[in-house]
Amino acid sequence: MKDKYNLIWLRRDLRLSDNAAVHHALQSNRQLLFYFNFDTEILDQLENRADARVNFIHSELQKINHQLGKLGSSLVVKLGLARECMTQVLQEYPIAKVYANKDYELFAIDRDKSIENICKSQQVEFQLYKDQVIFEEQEITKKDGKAYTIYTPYMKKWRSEFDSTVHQPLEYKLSSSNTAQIEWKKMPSLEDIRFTNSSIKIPAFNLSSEMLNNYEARRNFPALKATSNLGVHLRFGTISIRKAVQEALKGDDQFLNELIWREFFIQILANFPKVETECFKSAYNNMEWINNEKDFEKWTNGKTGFPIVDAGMRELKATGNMHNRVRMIAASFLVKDLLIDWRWGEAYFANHLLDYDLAANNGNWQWVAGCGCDAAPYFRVFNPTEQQKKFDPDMEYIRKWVPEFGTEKYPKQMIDHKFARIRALETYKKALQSELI
DNA sequence: TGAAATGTTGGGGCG
DNA sequence: ACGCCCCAACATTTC
Repeated sequence: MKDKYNLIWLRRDLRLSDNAAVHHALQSNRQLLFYFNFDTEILDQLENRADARVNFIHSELQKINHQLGKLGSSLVVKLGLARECMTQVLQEYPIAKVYANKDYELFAIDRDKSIENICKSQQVEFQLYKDQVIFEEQEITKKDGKAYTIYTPYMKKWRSEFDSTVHQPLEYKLSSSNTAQIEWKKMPSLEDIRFTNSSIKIPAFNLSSEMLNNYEARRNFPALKATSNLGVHLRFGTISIRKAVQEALKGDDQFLNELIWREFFIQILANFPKVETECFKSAYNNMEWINNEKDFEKWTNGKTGFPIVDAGMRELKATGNMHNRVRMIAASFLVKDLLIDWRWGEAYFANHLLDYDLAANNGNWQWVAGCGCDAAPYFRVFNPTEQQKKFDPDMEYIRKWVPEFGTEKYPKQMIDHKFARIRALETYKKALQSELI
């Protein structure tokens, strides 16, 4: 059926090169038609109409559309529910098979199942491919076939299974002969999809040898520009994981470890989907959180009186990013000092982080709260003052985001850390004991 | 990818 | 010279 197209449904893999779905679709002799759905089921949940992530998706798609235009093709874009949009596309174009890259979130798995059913009902094939990870949730397991729930043995197995000759970037060439030759259409504007311009721009990633070779030594100091900004690009697929790992292998071990942490949490979410709403360790579901809304507001606004926490929260609001060391400190403060449910913090980060990814965000919040797999033990409480002394000794980061620190305008500490620490230990102990009864 | 509490050691001041 | 105390510095245990 040479007159039909292979449909490439782009989702969080916003690139034409080194894309598994494209690679597989090119194995047949059909031409490729590229499609993106602005899914209103997802977009309607976003609180901010000027969401920088939507801006980023939109501008990356525009780039893709122009690349396709040069090949005599065009990107097909639909706004609406995934099922309805796919139904329209199948009516408007002759499609033999839909190719997409697998997404491991429960929402996406359900969506993809229903789309598969729509396709099958119209005699259109539908297939998902591994693209987002080096190893999927069933590929790195213990000897008994069960999922790892501890990072270090998972990491060792991952490294022993990894083969740099196998897991290379995918090479192929798109041309006017293997892409659908259709009239080029301009993308709908941001306003067309009911969003507006954001002042926040997504920073480019940095995988320079300078960053990679000094990663372990410098990564914990928020005042240094020593991190990669890779997260957001992996989130939206503007770089492939294969390429990222290839580059990471040129640096110190720690940087690759971070990419392995990412896959660790992706496989945890895939193998234990309940973690999306519940504690991995069920004993912690008995925690008696205080959940004071005024306290939560002080935290989100960066007015806790603890400068390292406030700097991080203000950085997040202003840039959509927060240094990872500071994420841990701010998260620990919310959960342990204020005794606010980790899900509140998780949801807030989900709304504001450009690099928000369900698996990583959930995994790391549960790690800080002590309720996750291989988590920090509950009695490990960060002292925001000690952390500041260690990781921002010259207060360079703090002065940048909390310029009024040291003046009378800066709020007093909202809680006594020593008191809060003891209260947290008691509350956690109580939750863990109630499980035993 | 903690920090506080507690224990141990050893140097120096002092009677 | 000696014992005693203090306490900083470091080590270990505990949460």
